[in-house]
Amino acid sequence: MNPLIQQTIGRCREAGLRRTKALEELLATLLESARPMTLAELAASPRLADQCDKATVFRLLQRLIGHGIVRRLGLHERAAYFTLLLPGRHNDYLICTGCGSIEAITAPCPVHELEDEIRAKTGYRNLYHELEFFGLCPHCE
Amino acid sequence: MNPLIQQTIGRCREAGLRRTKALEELLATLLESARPMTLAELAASPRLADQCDKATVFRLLQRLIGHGIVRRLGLHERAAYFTLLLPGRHNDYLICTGCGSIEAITAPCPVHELEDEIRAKTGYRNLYHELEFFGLCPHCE
DNA sequence: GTAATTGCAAATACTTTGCCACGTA
DNA sequence: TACGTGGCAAAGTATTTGCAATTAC
Repeated sequence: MNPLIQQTIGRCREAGLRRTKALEELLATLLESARPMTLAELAASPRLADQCDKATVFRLLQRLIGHGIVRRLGLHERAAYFTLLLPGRHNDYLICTGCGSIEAITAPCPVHELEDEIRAKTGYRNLYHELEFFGLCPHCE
Repeated sequence: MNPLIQQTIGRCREAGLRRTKALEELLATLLESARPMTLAELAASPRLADQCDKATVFRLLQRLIGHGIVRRLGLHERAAYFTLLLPGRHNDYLICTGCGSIEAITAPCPVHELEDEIRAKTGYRNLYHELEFFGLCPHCE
């Protein structure tokens, strides 16, 4: 078995989680996937379908997030966020993981060179990016 | 009235949208907010509450997104994405706006200096970031 | 006058929880 | 044995659509 899985299971054990079939398969699935996955994708993946319920995967993910082993991507837990695109304006954001406050970062964005590089190397068109910083604000601490 | 609103309404008119009260108030709300907002926040905001239905705001946002005047933040339209956090590993992603494919970017991430700067200036703790590039992949074009 | 837009209500989609059975330590 | 974990089903929350009435052009 992949040593990274062993190692990750070890981290889970240290966190107090029990070593179950569902846990092992979930970790293996996430590890084998080179990219973030949705709950539906995970529950439907070969290793987990017929193996365990979607609710189980959901609760496993919750526990793993709580122990810093998995991360949920994106701004907010549920709702979608919309922002106005103004010509010549670009905003990155700083989000508090405690209270959820969002503020725009005015500092120059250091990503444009990498963006040019990606455009050239991959052939993607209409490239743009999103950059968000997350952390606990002084007020929440 | 804020000239930026006038200008943005102009962009909407050029896109073929009708100048309605709801459109004006939505644009003003987004413009006055320094940060991205959810559908619920928008519909409940002073300018829009009692002014128009949530479905109206939703469809306005759709049209504005279609014309590149508004952007919806995040990876996918609906579901949440989860990823394994491996010690010492950091991944940014390249997402196709056409087919939705997601691939990890291995190039060194140029954001860490800015992250240090933010940590120092704002006092946020446990800082981390997410960086995603979006574009149309060669296959979808 | 005509076609885009809106409100209301219903339908979907995704997430989250309750409760009891089960399995790990 | 005891408590974390799992399955099933129901509830909760956010998004999306149908349709008739309204409004901008």
